[in-house]
Amino acid sequence: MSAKPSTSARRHLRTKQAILDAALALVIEKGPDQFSLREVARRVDYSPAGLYEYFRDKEAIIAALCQIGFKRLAVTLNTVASDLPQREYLAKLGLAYLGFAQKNPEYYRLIFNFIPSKRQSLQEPVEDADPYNILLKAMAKGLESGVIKASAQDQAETLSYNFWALLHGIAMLRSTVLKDFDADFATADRRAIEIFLKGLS
Amino acid sequence: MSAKPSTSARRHLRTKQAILDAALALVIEKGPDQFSLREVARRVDYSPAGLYEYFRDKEAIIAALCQIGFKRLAVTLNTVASDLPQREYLAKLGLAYLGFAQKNPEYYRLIFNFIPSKRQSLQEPVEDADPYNILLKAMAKGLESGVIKASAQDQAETLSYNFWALLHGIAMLRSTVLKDFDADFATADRRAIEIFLKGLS
DNA sequence: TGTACATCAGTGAACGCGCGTTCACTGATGTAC
DNA sequence: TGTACATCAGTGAACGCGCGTTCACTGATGTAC
Repeated sequence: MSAKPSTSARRHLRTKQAILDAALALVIEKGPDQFSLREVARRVDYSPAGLYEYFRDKEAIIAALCQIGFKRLAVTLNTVASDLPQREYLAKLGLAYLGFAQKNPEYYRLIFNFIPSKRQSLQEPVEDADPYNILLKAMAKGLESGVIKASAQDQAETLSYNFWALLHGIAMLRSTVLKDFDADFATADRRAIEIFLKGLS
Repeated sequence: MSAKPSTSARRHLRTKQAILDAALALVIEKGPDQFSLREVARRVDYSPAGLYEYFRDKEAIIAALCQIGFKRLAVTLNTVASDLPQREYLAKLGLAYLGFAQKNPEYYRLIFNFIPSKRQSLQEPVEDADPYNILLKAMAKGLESGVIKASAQDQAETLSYNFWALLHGIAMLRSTVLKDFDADFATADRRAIEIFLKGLS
């Protein structure tokens, strides 16, 4: 019974979490388009109006989910040991990225298919928590150390953007066009990363 | 005044086209999610019920648009001279693909973001008209002739799937996450293709 | 050329639906003495 | 411990909205004689 979080505050938090859980499940099921506040309410056995105790509006729920997804992806990428040989590190980052996208396809789509980047140009700094930043730093380190050999005017941004595009393309194809396609994607994906990194040396 | 298409048949066709035009404009404006039959009707100055003379239902309009988009992309890719040196041909195919996606972003999303592939496994044949087939054939030719050098067990499918993923990733990033991002994408895209093809030799 | 009739493009009103949000409320929980 | 009161989580009903689709209809166009 330590005083800090009052029982009511804990209850509040727990309910909020339940709403988020249900919302996530709904997003996973129906996709973010068909997401409906009323359906979330139904699933947590609240009246639709009840949710307004916890979120300002429908948008706020979506935004909260996005934030969580972003964070989870960042955690996933940070799990990869960054002291590996740099090419291997990049390769593992790529695989970890794809693994996340595959395990959380609708999370992935939520994050990247509906929310435009806050950053609007190369001049603006990358947010620290942005998963892209992890790719970027890895690529920059590779470039500096010469492990990644590229043409003179290449910048880390160009290369990591391209790498990201490759990963994003794979992830999106898998979760949309090729959703029900049956093939050995794991092998193909490894090969894609391999090819790309080979092109960089 | 040749007899074949009666005036009424021509009228019918023209109206149908007007509906498709309006529908396309609407898709481009609002995205396929917010697409509404009633709004299309408003734009062609028909009552909502009127459209049912031309399309069975809302889905049929979307389907027609998809078909057109597919065809247009195929035409774009077929415009690339296929008798170029094979690596250059692949590179130009890639650029043409990206050009299409950039000029028709919502068309592109309509085609690839909402419609799962009919093909469900590698065993099933690729449809002839499928744009992917153009990539696949180009890649297969490159492999056969040895211009594309790959590891022993590589198949044309794996490689063209990977190439497609790269292109798709670029196209999607540009039309969603990086929609308002300001940078020299043309250069970066060329570089991406270059890197990938270099990784294949 | 004129008339009677059939065809058919297009309409207006209505259907039932699910949605996001507001608002006055209630009943339970927590607080003060 | 009991009582009076304030706070606050949660409700039910209602709002107005736009949607896809149906259906009986009308008025114009085309056809037959």
